[in-house]
Amino acid sequence: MEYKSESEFLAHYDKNAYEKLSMTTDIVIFSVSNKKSDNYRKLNKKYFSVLLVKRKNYPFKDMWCLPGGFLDLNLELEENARNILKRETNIQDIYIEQLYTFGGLNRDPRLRVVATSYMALIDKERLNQEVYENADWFDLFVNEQNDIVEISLDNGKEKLSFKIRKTLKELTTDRYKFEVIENKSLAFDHPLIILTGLERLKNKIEYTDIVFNMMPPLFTLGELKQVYEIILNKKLLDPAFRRIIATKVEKTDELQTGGGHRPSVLYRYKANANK
Amino acid sequence: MEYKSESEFLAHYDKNAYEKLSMTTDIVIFSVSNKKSDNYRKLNKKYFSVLLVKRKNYPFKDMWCLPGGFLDLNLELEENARNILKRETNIQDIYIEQLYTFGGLNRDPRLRVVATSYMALIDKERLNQEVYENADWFDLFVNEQNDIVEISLDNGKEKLSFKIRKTLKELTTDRYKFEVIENKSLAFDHPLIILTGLERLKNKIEYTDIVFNMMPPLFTLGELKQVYEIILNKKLLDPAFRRIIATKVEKTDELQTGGGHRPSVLYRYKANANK
DNA sequence: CTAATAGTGTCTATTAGACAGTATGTT
DNA sequence: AACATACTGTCTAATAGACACTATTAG
Repeated sequence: MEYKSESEFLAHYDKNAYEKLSMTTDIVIFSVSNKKSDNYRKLNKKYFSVLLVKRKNYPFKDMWCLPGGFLDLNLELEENARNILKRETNIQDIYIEQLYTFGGLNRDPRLRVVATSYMALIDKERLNQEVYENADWFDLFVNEQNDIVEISLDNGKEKLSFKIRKTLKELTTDRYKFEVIENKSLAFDHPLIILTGLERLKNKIEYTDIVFNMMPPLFTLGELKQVYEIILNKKLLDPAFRRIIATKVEKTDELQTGGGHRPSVLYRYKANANK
Repeated sequence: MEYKSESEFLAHYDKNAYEKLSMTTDIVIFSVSNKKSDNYRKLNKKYFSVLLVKRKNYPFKDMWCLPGGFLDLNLELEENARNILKRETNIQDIYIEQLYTFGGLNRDPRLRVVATSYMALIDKERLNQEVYENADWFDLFVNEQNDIVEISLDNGKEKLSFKIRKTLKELTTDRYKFEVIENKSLAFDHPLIILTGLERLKNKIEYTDIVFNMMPPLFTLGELKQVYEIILNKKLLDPAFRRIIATKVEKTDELQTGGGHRPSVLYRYKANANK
């Protein structure tokens, strides 16, 4: 059939001309948790923290997974992600960015589902509401040896873990290929999403200011350094660290005392410093 | 209804429980084109090159767009992208990586469509088959002033162009926000996909080896430098450039002569050099 | 006083930027 | 010879890594 105009074509368009499928959005939220130190002199130890949700229904009933859900066709992808986060965990108004779209044929045992994943960042101490009871924060530990990344999760009651092989590719396709080689803990392909988020964060901390989404309004440089070290998964030297973040923060008049050592100046984030 | 097991649940699952939608895949392919120089001494001038397809049907009938098409539900996303490329342009077996997933509510006038975009790279001189006649290579020029990026396309017969505002975001959402502010030439939101690809390539040239997907098997360092300059959109100095690529290439015994100047050593890509 | 962190100075190694100089084939 | 590019040497500036030193407080 020949149409004379775009509007005529649209009026006759059969919206079921092509096969349809379901889409979901899964969100990996990272934060930092404090563990009170037993020694009054020592800094509180900080841990990487990720929010998981316990599945109430099949498939993967009673397993932990990332907050996620089907795409509401009236919403933009990012809006949808924010909606799901609010609905499943009670968290809202936070930093969020798109990670990657996973479309493996059998990622969902029910039907073909394509999932667009998002990464969210938050300082969980700043949350003014409690997270719903089906959700829980897990401390996250990364152990990388050669090409195997082992990630362990611990919420104080349960321990989860999985292993992923991370292969560097030279010329073909994306830079790394991720392959889950062990996972009895997490539903779907969510281990991949967590690792994708960790890598993204590790890269972006170097050339953006997104870390400050994980910091309280006022913080010491010691605390900020701890967060850098968690994300980069390595120790930093003080002078180098201070040079790097010098343009991104500004001093306040306030000091943090009470630590059994020299008090620390409290800093705040200074936007737009880097040209 | 209560299920006793995952398999029982799956046997009864209603695959239409959630609203469904269509997905498409759009591919932006970059290459480099040579323009024979009029002066026998001078190097051939190189241009950034992108492959567009002329739409035969509504919507956007007779406009140029990126090769793209609906998702075949039996294919992985990347496979689907490769299939479409082959079908629409006759190009196959090339580097491809996922860019970003666009899900704006009105990006397609027909119906809600979510598009996962891919970037592909090729040395088009190496193609052994002709591109289909509805497809054509356009030279691409980028003109960036303050926060406005103007991109012009030229296939020798038609000139297209569009402008995008690129806003740096500090703490909220992704690093840059792209906003099309002028486009009479390209269908759908394809200007956004092209710019996303250009930015990705510009970033990745620094920490990966993907440029070599755009190079012939043997090349001179002068040619490689030209390609770097096109992608980075700035002039490079020779010693600095040679230091940067030193570990990625290796000399061959062959020379390129005939240029009215000192012959140039031909190099080839050396994989796995960077640790 | 002591343990622990806060914060600075400085030396060195590495990398990036700039420029000048030498080399060589084609017309 | 002269033009245009190929290629190298070297100086300088900027940045990153390392280490040592001083400062300060709760107990």
